[in-house]
Amino acid sequence: MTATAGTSHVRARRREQTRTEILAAAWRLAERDGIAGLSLRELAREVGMQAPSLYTYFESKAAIYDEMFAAGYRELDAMEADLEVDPADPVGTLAASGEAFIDFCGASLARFQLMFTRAVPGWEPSPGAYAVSVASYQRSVDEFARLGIDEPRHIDLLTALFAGLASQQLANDPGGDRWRRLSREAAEMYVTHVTRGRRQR
Amino acid sequence: MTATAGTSHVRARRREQTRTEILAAAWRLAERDGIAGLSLRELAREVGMQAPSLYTYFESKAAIYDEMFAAGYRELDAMEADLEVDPADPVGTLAASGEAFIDFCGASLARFQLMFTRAVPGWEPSPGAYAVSVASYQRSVDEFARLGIDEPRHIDLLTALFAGLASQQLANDPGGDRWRRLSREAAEMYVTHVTRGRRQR
DNA sequence: GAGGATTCCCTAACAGTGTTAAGACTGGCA
DNA sequence: TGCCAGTCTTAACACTGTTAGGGAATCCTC
Repeated sequence: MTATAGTSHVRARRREQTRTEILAAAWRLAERDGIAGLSLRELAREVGMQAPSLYTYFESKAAIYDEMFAAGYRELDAMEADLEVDPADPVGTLAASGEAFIDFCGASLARFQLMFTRAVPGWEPSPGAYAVSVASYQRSVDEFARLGIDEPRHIDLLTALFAGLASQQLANDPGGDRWRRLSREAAEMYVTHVTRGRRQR
Repeated sequence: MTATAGTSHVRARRREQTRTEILAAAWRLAERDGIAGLSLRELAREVGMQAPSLYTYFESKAAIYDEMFAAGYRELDAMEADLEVDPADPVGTLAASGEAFIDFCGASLARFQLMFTRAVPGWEPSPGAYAVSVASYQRSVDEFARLGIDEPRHIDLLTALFAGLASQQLANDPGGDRWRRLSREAAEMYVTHVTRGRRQR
């Protein structure tokens, strides 16, 4: 029981498969009804079972949200890993990052709500899921450092700027680009500010 | 029935009084449990009645949220009316506005959630309540114009900046000032940007 | 003051929610 | 082959917003 490397590979595989199937259905429903509108009975129906059966795969509804939350940050991380960072062109790099971030948010309202807004009453990420988001944040900080942005208050200012653009875009012009198109201008403004009074090498 | 100016002033007064009492209790509970955690049965208990009785005063739970939403924007408007706008000192004016806005948000998490985040699943402000928020926004735009900020995209950039600071502050450092203290710096950055290349009179 | 209408508030109930308990069935393993 | 862990079920609990219907108090009109 404690010694074997894992109980029954066949069983474990099947189990994992069902878990991912449930999560896929959860994303689909969350996209349709909003992240907080997710219903376990409907989710169960979607995968052909009764609501209590979901509890063999997830400890609770919160655990499902946890898994989705962590997956969201893994996707964000993967997206950012594809971005090119050019230390010689901080404005262009930040502008592209901003647009990519806003696109990422706009691609899935449910994911945005789960990751960045407190749209699920009574739920907050577990320590494990939260750690994934912290790691993703740390990765961003490291990339900002490559652009010469390393002062904590400058990083906070940048996250506020991008968070503001994204949240305004999602809340007030979903699907449009009223704030997205300000990314470049915002990047210029920001870079001019943080490099102010700094001697070029 | 149709002709009289209003059925019984006494009745109307009492009714209005009970309504405000219910709303006060609603704010209290929303502050404690989060805006989405508001329960009608608990709200009714708080004012000494049964849940269905609330429906004599409000058409639905959504109507209660509507009333609270509009009240929030009226308070925001009143707060902004007290701010001094100095066209000669746009940085100082904007920095003070930003701090005041963040303080306003921080003073009531429930109010912040209701006004600026989609924290209540399935609810959105009615046209009437929404109109109050638009009027408040318009007032801000008018005051920005007095500072020489009139280009729509500059206004959008400013709202994003302040919204970002406030949301980061509330989400990641509630009760602290990690982002609040960046208000002045953000204002300088912003004003420098929008007045860039502009001849002083 | 009496009659009538309106307002207020109640209980009972409905359909929905997440979750737990208890039991039946079954497929993989010794 | 026998067993048992794993899977899935139904029934139920406490909660949610909301509606229906009825009783009682209150105010307005005559």
